[in-house]
Amino acid sequence: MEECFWFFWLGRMNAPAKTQEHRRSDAASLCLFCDRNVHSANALSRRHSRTLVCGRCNAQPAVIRCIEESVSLCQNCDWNGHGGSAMVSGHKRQTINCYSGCPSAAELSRMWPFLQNLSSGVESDCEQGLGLMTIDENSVSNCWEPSGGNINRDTSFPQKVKDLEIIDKQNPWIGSSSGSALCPLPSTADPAGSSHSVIEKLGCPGIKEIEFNKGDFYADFNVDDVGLTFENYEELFSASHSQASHLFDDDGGIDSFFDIREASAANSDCQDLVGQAHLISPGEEKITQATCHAVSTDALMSNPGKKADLSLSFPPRKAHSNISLSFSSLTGDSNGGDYQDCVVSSMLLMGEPQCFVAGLESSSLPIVTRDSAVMRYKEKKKARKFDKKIRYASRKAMAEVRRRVKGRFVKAGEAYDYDPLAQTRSC
DNA sequence: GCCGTATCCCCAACCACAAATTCGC
DNA sequence: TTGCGAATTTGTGGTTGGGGATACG
Repeated sequence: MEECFWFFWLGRMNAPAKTQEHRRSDAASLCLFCDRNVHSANALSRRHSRTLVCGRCNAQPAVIRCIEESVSLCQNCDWNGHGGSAMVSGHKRQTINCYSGCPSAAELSRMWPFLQNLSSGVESDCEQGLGLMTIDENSVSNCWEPSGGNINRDTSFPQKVKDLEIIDKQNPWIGSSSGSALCPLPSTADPAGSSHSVIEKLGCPGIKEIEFNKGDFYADFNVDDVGLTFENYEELFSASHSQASHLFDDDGGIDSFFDIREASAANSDCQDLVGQAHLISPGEEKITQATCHAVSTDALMSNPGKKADLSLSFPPRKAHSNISLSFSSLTGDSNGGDYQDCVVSSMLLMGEPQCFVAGLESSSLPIVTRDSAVMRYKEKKKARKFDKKIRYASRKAMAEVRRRVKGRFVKAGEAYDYDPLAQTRSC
């Protein structure tokens, strides 16, 4: 199947938003499975407008379906693809409308006829599916179980989705335009079913057991948009695998690098443990990922402290993964520019398929891409300025005139030893 | 080469409070 | 759905103390 079947959640982009941050953080890319999970949560979320993700840039919401090329395109890609060429400008195209709520597969198919295979019976009852998410004791995966407690995975929603083969083999990852969200649906690109390939366990589209090569894991490790800078890029890139390996091979294994909050399956009931991610250390060379989940990197960008501490933390809610990544050893100041063209950010931002947040997918980063990435990183590092980013000038102004005692702020009216205004010490 | 001490350097923590954000109605 | 007030959280800079790194005898 060539269709990229990711849904772009427009969030409140269509509604008045309090702030720009709100708008940005609401843009997310989700697979069908997570789309249903997220947007069946409450009445408000059901009103979120969603559409397909552009099959070309993988970043913007698709607005046009090119029948000739069987691809969904955003406005920009449509223009680029069809606007400039007389040959292709005559392509038959169809408008793609947004939707909200939790439409059934049949409804989606009616709305988007080109997605014929959706009509194979995806159940439409959101609450039903959501409430019946469960955990397999053996695999620590979540799966959308059928109603009535009658566990029959053959008829479960995820199985249906799997059957649809809706995974885009070329673009297993999608980044939103804001770089805010990713839904790591693993790739099935490896036809030979090698150790890098994705193995589905329970038939849930977002619940795949990923096996990956240890070295590739490190090699392709990429972090998005968190303003990270790496003083020693060998820690990040393959030039020093041995060093990087230390990070993982020490006692904590991968857990020492990835702060993995893993709930015990023992005390799980289906309601509470849905979506717990289970990561196995690289020594076991596989990761079982529960469900894909949208993560807002805006939140990560919002704290430009001196020490970058990336923490992708999924709240322990129903049907959500719960993964935390911590990179406390990675230091360096950042500025806005870093976010954009840091080698580890742009790829995710643009949804390049080879790059993944935790290297969950392996191997396929071409050497050329890798070299260019390293090159960009080096150039970036040379030009980097470690200026502190001030988000609120008004607060800075207030702090600059505030009286202090040994550098600490003191209450107004209390004795102070340093008055920035007077540049004198009172005692 | 090893050990103890001195020095240097880096950085997290601390503080108050206005602004920003969230919450409840 | 919107608006408003209350409650809560966030961010800001100068100084300091602790700890790691380095130098030296």
